[in-house]
Amino acid sequence: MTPRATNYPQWYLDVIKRGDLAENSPVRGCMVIKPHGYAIWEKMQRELDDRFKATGHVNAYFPLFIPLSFLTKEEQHAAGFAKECAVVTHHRLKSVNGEVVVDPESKLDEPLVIRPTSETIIWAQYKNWIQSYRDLPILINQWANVVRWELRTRLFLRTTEFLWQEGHTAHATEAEAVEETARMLDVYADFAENVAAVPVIKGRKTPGERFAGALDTLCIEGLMQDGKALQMGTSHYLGQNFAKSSDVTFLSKEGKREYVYATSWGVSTRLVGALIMTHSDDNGLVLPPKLAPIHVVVIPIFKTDAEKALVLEEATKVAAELKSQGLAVKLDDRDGIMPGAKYYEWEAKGVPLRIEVGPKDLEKGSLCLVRRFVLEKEGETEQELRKRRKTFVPRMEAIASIKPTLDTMQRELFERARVFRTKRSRVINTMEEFESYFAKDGGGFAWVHWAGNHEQEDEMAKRFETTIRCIPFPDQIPEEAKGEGKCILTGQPSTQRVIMARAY
RNA sequence: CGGGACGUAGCGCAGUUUGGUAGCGCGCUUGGUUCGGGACCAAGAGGUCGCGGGUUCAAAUCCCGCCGUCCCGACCA
Repeated sequence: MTPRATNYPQWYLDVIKRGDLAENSPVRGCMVIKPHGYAIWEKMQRELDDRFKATGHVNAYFPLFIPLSFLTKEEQHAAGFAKECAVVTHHRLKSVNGEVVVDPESKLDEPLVIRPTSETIIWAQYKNWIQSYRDLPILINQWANVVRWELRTRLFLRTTEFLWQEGHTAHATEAEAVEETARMLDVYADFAENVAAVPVIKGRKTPGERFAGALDTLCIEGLMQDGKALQMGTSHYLGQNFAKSSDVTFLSKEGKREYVYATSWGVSTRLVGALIMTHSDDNGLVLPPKLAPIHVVVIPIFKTDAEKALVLEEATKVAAELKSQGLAVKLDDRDGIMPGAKYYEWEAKGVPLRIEVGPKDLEKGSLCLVRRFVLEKEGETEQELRKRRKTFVPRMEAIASIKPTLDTMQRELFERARVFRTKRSRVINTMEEFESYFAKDGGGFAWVHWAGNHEQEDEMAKRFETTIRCIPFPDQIPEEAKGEGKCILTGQPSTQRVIMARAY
């Protein structure tokens, strides 16, 4: 596996390959999510879905195809996606000289756009569902695939087709919709930090980075190990834009006809990429226990047939006892594979804990516990680190320690990522410092004062490949970055700092 | 769509300059010996050399055309 320090993008691809998460498909830009990768997504879905339900949402499903005319209704929205839409124009194939071709006779009267997001088709239905304030709010989420015809793709981070969830809500008042937008951002932040163990900054996008058709876009931003930012979730306050373009009105308590207020919010399989780039190391995938499809792998070790029988019996018992604690356990009893090979394989797949059961453990009534990672110490060698991951523990104690150990690992991953982010964040006041931060020091989150406009944002992007990731919420700003100042580019007075970074 | 590279076994590649009957590593199958950090030995299976045409006694190799993929520039969850 390519080390991170040698070639970060290649390392990322190696982690995915060795972790058996996904691979490229015959269709350019699309990916096949393999069982282990999909299992991680399923864990994410479960965690998120529970949170959506807990905040009063229900799931529904809207179609993949959107009539072309729907997309032209909301002008800004349409313009935002126009350049990346796949369009279905025919509905039949035929065989010509043994070759299958599109039947030109089957041309559709109206082309169908494959959803890049579902606002338009959902609001066309909401129009029929909403007449009175009594019909509000509508709090619907859908789990779906969407297609955005990207030119440059990367597994999980940006693929032509991706899986996501999109929430679409309708409210009687602006205040309620604004509140919903913030609530769902909090749900995402809670998931990111407490489940995925990825620390995030909550903030607001600048008008230039805003979702097409939104009045306000909120986001959570994470910092990856290469110093690049990753947008991990967005929540949009759509105002009455979609209600107006789809003509969705309701009669208020006072008998007044009013346009509905809307929100939409989403996270995607990109989160798997965030997970990889936040926690993984040069041995492969590292997973927070809460998202690990397998918590513990049990590996039997033996020489003779007699030993094999005894060791397997014990290994099976250990696995069963852990399963009864509600843990996901894999007993790797494959023949003909060296134990060492199994270690590498399960480490590359990110399994948090390994239990080795051998003849010596039977003798001593112990188990060998190996953690996928331990927090690094200053100046430690690879050998020392590996040794520290491994402990021999009396059997009963070992079984009882698994759950607490997983909890510890979950906390440590978050803490490690937070320390990394702090180290790679800097409060910056001058262009000189800004330039050297990104040119020499690898970059990260740059906290800078900003009072520029859209064009000036582009100028920064051209010069440094950096963008404003977000305008952080006041409670997200560290002490040293608080206060007023002057815009780093224009020198104009500025009331607060923004986060600039290179981004995925 | 412009600039660059490549297409040979499931994967990674050599062979192409100088035409001569298809090769290596990994993986896979079988048997044996192994097994506390990536095993070894032996025997096997596996190919329209991207596609089409041409030159030639003979083409993976030379010529022409096409197709496809990857990397770099204009988009973005």
